[in-house]
Amino acid sequence: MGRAPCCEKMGLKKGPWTSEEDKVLVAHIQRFGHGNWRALPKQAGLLRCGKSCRLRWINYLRPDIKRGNFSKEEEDSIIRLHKQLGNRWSAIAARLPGRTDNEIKNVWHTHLKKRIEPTKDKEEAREAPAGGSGKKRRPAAPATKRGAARRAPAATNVPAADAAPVSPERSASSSVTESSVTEQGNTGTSPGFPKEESFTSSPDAAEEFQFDESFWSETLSMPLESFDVPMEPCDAFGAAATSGAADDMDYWLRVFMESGDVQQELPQI
DNA sequence: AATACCCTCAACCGCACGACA
DNA sequence: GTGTCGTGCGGTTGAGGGTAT
Repeated sequence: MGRAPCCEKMGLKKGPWTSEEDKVLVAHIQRFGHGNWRALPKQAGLLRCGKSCRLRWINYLRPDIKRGNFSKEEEDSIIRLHKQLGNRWSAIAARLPGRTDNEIKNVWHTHLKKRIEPTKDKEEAREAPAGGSGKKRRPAAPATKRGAARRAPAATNVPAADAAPVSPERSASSSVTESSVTEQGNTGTSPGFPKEESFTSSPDAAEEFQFDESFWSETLSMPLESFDVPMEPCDAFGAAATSGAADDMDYWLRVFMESGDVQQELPQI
């Protein structure tokens, strides 16, 4: 069932987000929530497709995102969870509050994979020796069958027949958005701008951080009247995040605990 | 100092799923 | 029952910064 592209490409901007766009998006979501990503860019006056807005929000602008380097504990958790869950980054992210699937995926491919598979990597490197000039793409991650290891049907626990890396956990893929979005008050770190390095504190970093803070205060203090879109104000983080999704998480948490796979690995949820 | 190479990460792409008409 | 829509997910790409030569 081929779906039309998520957006009519004409006229829509692609590529890196500007701070202006970030402000607009954040302000809009803070005021009106994101009930409909597809309609959001139009309502907010952004020349982006809804998908792009969603990604930007989830991976970068959400106030509860923890930025900065991964701690040793986090890295260890990722390794353990990856062992259990495979490339199910969203499920892994759900266990690491404040971290996004994209971020975890990046960390895995850039650091952790090498750490746990040094020999394998060497072999691959030998098979495909420097292979070329200039920028080289790293070898692709082992392809998992699309969809096969993906979300389970809601409230079912039927393991798929294929050889997905894990079976019982597959249904745990509460999205990052659902799982962590409730921590609205936790706006300690700031989105949309260079990460502050948690282990370095250069003056430059401090400067960036200052800017971040002002970004948020500025954004959050924007008057509602500056939006002429007649929408119902609502919780910027969506009502679902406060009740239904939390219940889901509890349910799946119980399932995992009972499955015996994920016991010590759940420091918090 | 200049250049080439490497690494990181934000963003894009395409597919699959659930909801709904 | 079927098709479409909206969303979520994992894989992949490429710009840009960092490092080595």
